[in-house]
Amino acid sequence: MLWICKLLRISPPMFLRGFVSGTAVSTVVYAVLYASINRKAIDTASVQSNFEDINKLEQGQEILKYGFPDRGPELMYYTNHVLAYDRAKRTPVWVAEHLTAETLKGYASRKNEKFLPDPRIPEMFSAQNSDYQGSGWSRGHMSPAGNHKISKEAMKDSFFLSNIVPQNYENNAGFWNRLEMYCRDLTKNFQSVRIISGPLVMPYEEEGKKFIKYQIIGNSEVAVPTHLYKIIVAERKSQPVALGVFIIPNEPLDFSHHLTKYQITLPQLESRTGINFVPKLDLSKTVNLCDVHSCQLIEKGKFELYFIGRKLESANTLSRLEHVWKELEEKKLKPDKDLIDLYEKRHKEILMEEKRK
DNA sequence: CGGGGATCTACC
DNA sequence: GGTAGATCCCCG
Repeated sequence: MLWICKLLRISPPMFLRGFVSGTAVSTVVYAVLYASINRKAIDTASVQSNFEDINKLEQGQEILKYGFPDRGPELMYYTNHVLAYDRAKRTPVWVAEHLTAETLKGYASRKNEKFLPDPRIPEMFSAQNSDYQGSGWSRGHMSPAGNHKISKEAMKDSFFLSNIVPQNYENNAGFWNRLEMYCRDLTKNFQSVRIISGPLVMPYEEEGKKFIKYQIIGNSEVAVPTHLYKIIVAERKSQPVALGVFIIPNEPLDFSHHLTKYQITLPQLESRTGINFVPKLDLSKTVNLCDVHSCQLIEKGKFELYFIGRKLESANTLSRLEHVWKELEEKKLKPDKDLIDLYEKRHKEILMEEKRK
């Protein structure tokens, strides 16, 4: 490998970086590397073609005398997720994570975290909190905070803006939130759930012509996606791998919309994004996730009961507690025993605290 | 669970 | 006098 590096006038780490960059140059480099390792095994024809490649390489080095155009690292690794970053859009390209019943356990809380610019991304390519503030768009996790309760480090990493895209408020708190809950719920039925999520800009048609248009927000001009995608790869013993791919509009979606409505094939998404998301997965050996699992998001009543419970837990005053409790009447929801117990428990706790004062 | 904003304080 | 961080409040 060293002689190749010498030829390229680069250091070995640089070589490896170029090697994974997926450019035409690296393909040529790979051919040369392959030849160097298997020198004795190759025939005359391939040797000649490799000499041609070397000539191209040398010419390429002269063309690129002042260095390879650098799009930054292909992959960025964090405590509990991996992503590819788009320096032009100031958002991730994709964010990958691996959920199991075990990794979803823990008590790290989002309430202790703040959104922060990712220190690993040069400032000129990074989003800032100020870009989002007052933009009309919320900061939407691609790998959600709720998947990072396992440790404070994992939770903190998920709040870097490298994991965030501008997302419609209602979508983020509603449909997308329910989709994330569904993904976590899958770990009850599958040993392993792998997810890749990211932003997408879909074309629209006008006067018979197709266009792609997206808003940019803040001084950093962060790209607002028209859609978000989610790829779900779920495994369980002795069964084919289950695959589900979805493209969700970045807009309010109420409970009348079903998840299956947004399902597409993996090649459709790969064609649009230019990314082979799971190149080692044999699609012919997979089954449709929605054929082997419900693909039903949590229903309205259960969903509202769930976050009323969360609000009861975080209520600090009796008036706040009563106010949250009244939501049940307004929304004609019937609390189960656990919720009633929670209410009474919080009621006692708040009374005790007020007595102390 | 998913996200906000207002206010106060410390500080330069 | 303006800003950063903490605290408490709020919403779907």
